[in-house]
Amino acid sequence: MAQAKPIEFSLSDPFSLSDTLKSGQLFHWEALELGGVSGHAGCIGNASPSWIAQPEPDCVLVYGPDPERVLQYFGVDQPLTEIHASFPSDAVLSEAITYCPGIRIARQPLWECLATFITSSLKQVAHIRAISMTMRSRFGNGYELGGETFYSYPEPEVIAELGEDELRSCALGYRAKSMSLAGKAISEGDIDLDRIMGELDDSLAREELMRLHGVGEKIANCALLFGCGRWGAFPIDVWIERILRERYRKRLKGPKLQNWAVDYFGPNAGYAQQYLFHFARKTL
DNA sequence: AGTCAGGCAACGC
DNA sequence: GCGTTGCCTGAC
Repeated sequence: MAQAKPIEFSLSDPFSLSDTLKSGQLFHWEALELGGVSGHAGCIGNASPSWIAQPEPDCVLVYGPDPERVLQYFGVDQPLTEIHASFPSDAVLSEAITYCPGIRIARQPLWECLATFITSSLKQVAHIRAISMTMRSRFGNGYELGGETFYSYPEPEVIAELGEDELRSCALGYRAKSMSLAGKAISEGDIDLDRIMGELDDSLAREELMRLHGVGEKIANCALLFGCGRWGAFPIDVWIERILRERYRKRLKGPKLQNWAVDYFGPNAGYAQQYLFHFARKTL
């Protein structure tokens, strides 16, 4: 392989690679030093590995088969000022943004995003990560970079061919059934991810995703937000529920809380959710 | 040893 | 519709 030559980009808006990596949306990026610079490497879809580093707050270094895609993946190109301007003015959200102003919503390939969140139910971040790495190294494609091997997420066709037992052996537990059915439904064309991505509005796309076994409102919203760039999608997990209860004094539950949040936080509710989520996890 | 964790489906009402 | 319960697994 030719010597890796990272490309440098300078930034104007706040961006934090480390906060974005730690914000519960990405689970497979690994620390890797390249050309003497500490960064993180991982596969985006089936392509050979990408690498990104942020040696200074206003500068990122990127290496990979498609450097522009890496910037897009990490949301470096997003119009942050505009997004923030769409938020309601409130003290809690302001505090959360001040706490972690550089978090971005990634643009992951939909399938690996959806599959990863199917494995996430009743799991902590460390374990979601462990499952993702096991799935990748056992069933994905391996590529060398900087002396290490990095793996793509296995395609639906590959998952569909695996037995449920084989999936269980990746510590998926009862989620193995959901994973297997999702692989089958998508590879057989019963669920069309391209259509969900490009043709259906948020509400129809959510319904379509929820036809999958093991995909409820929360996981569907994660797939929409992190895999389809639908920033209006507002996943409610225990942390968001906690901060809405404790800091916003909302005692609503389920669909009522969901409706309140989408209505209150507006067209980029999901983006606001990401700040609140990180803030809640670190401070509550 | 028991509890708990970043949900969901199936069932009862 | 709303509330309850079982579910794999690993960390504490």
